[in-house]
Amino acid sequence: MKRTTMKDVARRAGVSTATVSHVINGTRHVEEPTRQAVIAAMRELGYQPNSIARSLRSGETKTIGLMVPDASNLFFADIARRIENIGYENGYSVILCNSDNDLAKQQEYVNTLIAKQVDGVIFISAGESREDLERLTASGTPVVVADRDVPLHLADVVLLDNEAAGYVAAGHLLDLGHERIACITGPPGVGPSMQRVTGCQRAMAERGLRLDESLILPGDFTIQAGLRGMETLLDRPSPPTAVFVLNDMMAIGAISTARRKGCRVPDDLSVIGFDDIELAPAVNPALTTMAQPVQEMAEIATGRLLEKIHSSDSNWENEQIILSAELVVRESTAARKS
Amino acid sequence: MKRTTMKDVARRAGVSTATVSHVINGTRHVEEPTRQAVIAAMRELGYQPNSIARSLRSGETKTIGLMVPDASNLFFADIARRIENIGYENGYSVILCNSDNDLAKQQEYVNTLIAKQVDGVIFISAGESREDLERLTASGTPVVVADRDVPLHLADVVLLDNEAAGYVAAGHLLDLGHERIACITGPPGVGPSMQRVTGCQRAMAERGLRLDESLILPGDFTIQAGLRGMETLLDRPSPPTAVFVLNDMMAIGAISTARRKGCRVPDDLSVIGFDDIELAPAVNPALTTMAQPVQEMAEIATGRLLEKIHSSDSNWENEQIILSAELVVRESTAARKS
DNA sequence: CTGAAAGCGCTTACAG
DNA sequence: CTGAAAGCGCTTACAG
Repeated sequence: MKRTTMKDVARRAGVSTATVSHVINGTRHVEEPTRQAVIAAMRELGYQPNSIARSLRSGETKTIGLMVPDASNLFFADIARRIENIGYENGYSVILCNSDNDLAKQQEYVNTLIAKQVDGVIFISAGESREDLERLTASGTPVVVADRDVPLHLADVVLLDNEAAGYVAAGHLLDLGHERIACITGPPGVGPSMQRVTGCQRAMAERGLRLDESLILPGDFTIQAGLRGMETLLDRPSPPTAVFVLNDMMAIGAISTARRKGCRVPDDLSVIGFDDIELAPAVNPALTTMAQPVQEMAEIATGRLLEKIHSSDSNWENEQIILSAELVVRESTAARKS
Repeated sequence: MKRTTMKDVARRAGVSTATVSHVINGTRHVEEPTRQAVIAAMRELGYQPNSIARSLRSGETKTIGLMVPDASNLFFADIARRIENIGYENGYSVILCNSDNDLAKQQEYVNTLIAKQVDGVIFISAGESREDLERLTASGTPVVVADRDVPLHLADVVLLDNEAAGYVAAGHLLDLGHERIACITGPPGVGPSMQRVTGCQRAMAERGLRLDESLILPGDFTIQAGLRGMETLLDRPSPPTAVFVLNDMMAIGAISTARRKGCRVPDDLSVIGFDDIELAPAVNPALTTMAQPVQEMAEIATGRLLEKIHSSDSNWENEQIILSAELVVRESTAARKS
């Protein structure tokens, strides 16, 4: 079952492979009868072009790489889906690279992406390593960094203003009269997580309050971390009256253990999440959260990447694009009981 | 910034490209000093092999395609993540093809996968079309079909015994004393959805009950469908006392509108879901559901696929592997109030 | 133990 | 308007 090649088609149609190639790609005029003959030959032989060969010759693979830290995190799953969609509309396939928050895996994937000659990559970094991004850009691959900044001016960057978002989230809690506020954070060292906490601290400072260090619990953006974080918090001698959980999955986990321990949300404890995943409005209580503009982020990241891929070259100005999150008030936050 | 090629390395090390190739792949013995020279040259030049060229020559791309009907469905997102993982461990990248339940998109993706010469594909079909699977296998690509059967004996198939699972789910509801049971289903025509309903009908029939046709509401496995389905159900003159929702996302949606309409789950209404997504135990009430063996399904599907890829050839016996779901009782179901 | 050379299936200057 | 031929960067028989 040998695959039929362009040569077979050419022979069948009585033309050269050059002509076949040109009718496929529309790259030069071909007389109508000839064109028809070629098309007929392709159909008869069930010809499917081999894009590996094309890529080797043309230097483009019509494939982009997408590096995400954790594909089971709904936020990343969602962004992946949207990027896949936009890529598809523009004729690009995406290779899904889930680094699993593992720098070694990320590094191997970077090698794979370079070896596979992807036309570009959207890079959401697992850790603080700058090396992977450096290797990628050094190989000449266009990159746009998303969600988590990598402090190198080697690529376009699309980020959320996490500090401002943290400020707004905390402001909401403060407006409700809460003063003893806790945070369940993302993995240590991850920019967005730290910045959200910073924003929270600023909001508190403005009202003469301080974020108690002992109420900053390290998490990792998984449900389990939310479960455990809330467990720890409620075991404290003087638990908080509100908690800012840095993503929705952990928030749902946190609310679940609160309930298990007989602590009612929002009556006894307010919880605000982050991301506004699809399930946020459907859980009980419906989650108050900071909505990320996922679609916008996906569009901008993919759009910039495709532009960069197509921009013949080379004095491309890397830009930093900052998006805003929006407070969505639902049921999981309420005024502090006086 | 021209990429350095094997020729550059060969020149630098004073050997032939054949030798460079053999030290990279370990395909024949090379004297130690020569080997070291080659390795040094590669390092000095920052050489990264071009796997496009390798693929063209060797006929393998070390890439598999994964076709899923809806990447925003948590069940598929989860299975995708696990397949990516197993692929990675075995040296394969995965191209994520989200058909979005759109047969035209699925068809285009099949063409892309053939053109890109993927070594194999795991195929979860969007609709009832057999044509895509036929084209894929006709091109000589190893395929394993998962989750949704495609009635052709062209590929290994890994399925859940959905009929049995539906039977068990309904049995649980019946054991609790429910007799008026509703279903919120998946998209019309999707095998697993229909089979779960059939199982439910069998369980009811065994107890002399009948599944009221008007209580079978068509859904599509999205939260919104769950929201709407429950809305319709509760507006009925005589609503059911229990509902079998064919996936967890819809079940969460359904519970959400029940609550909004003042109907308490499980006191007034029992709800059982399907899948056992990660969030199922964390929502309120914690979801009773049928747990799918996702990891097992991913392992078997990927394992069979890799075997098939490596099996030199050609009298491969396609197998059908049937897995079982397991009832997980949590809080969303309870005995019917007498 | 190693090298020279063919060839994978395309695209694209170069001729005519 | 079309074809002959080079070449993309590898791997792998074939010689020696």
